[in-house]
Amino acid sequence: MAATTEISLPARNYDLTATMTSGQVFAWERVADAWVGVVQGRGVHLRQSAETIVGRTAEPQRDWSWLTAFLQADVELNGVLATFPQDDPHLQAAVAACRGLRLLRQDPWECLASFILSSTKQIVQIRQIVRTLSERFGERVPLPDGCSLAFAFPTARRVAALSEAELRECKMGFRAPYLLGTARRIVAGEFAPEQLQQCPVAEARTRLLALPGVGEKIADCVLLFAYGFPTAFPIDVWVARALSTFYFRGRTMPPERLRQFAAKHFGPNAGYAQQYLFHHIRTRRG
DNA sequence: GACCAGGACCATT
DNA sequence: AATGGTCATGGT
Repeated sequence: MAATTEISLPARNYDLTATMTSGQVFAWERVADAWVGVVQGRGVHLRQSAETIVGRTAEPQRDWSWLTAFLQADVELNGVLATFPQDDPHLQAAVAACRGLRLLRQDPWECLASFILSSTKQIVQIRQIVRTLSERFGERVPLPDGCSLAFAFPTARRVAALSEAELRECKMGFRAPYLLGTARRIVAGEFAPEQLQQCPVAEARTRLLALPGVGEKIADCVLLFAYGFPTAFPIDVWVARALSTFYFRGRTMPPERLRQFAAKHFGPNAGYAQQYLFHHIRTRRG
């Protein structure tokens, strides 16, 4: 197959905009009717038409499997939805409202770093921090014609070489020493992000929890969004409220209680269910 | 101007 | 084990 700068991926039952705005990625920008971002060092322009997503790059690509993997375009969504509890009206309402919402498969370091920066921040602010960090310390990446340059998320090595003050100037506040500490552990070889893919989910979780700035919520985000462990179920303030409201008559429950409930109730793709609930309660008006 | 945000961590009970 | 305070910063 010849190398090309454009590919059309089959994407039935796929809502790219919902996916990009559902709080799992923070570095993608809306440009006209498209989305622009960086995947494994390649600047990509994505535009959705009826049942395909058209990807364009600056450099010709012989192998586009990196984009298929990132978008999880070969996941048969109906198969995932079929594993949800069908007698749960709250979850089914979220699915109905967010048709085509997907989980992406992100780079582990970028995902880990982004969520270390996410604690008690609104999504718009997380996006701002990630953008500033990338513009100041990330590599410049070419985009296809008509688009300006993009910036990759800075590598762990680059971040590890910075000072806490330089990080704080990106407005990340008290999260700066957490990000710096995690980056330096990676560079020191004390934590290998690419190694967790082979671990059982419980062990991967334990290793993530040992990092500075990583608690249960952030660990679960990385397990789900970067490693694709389908039962990982991040519980933030929104999801905690939704679970308490929907399944505990509005009584606020301790996080561990909610974790147990989610593991039992939502099935083998609980992570997807979580993403539908999260996106639905955040986007419904009123 | 309060109140809150895809929390984690540490010191007290 | 379970609370409570603290940590920056900016949106609503």
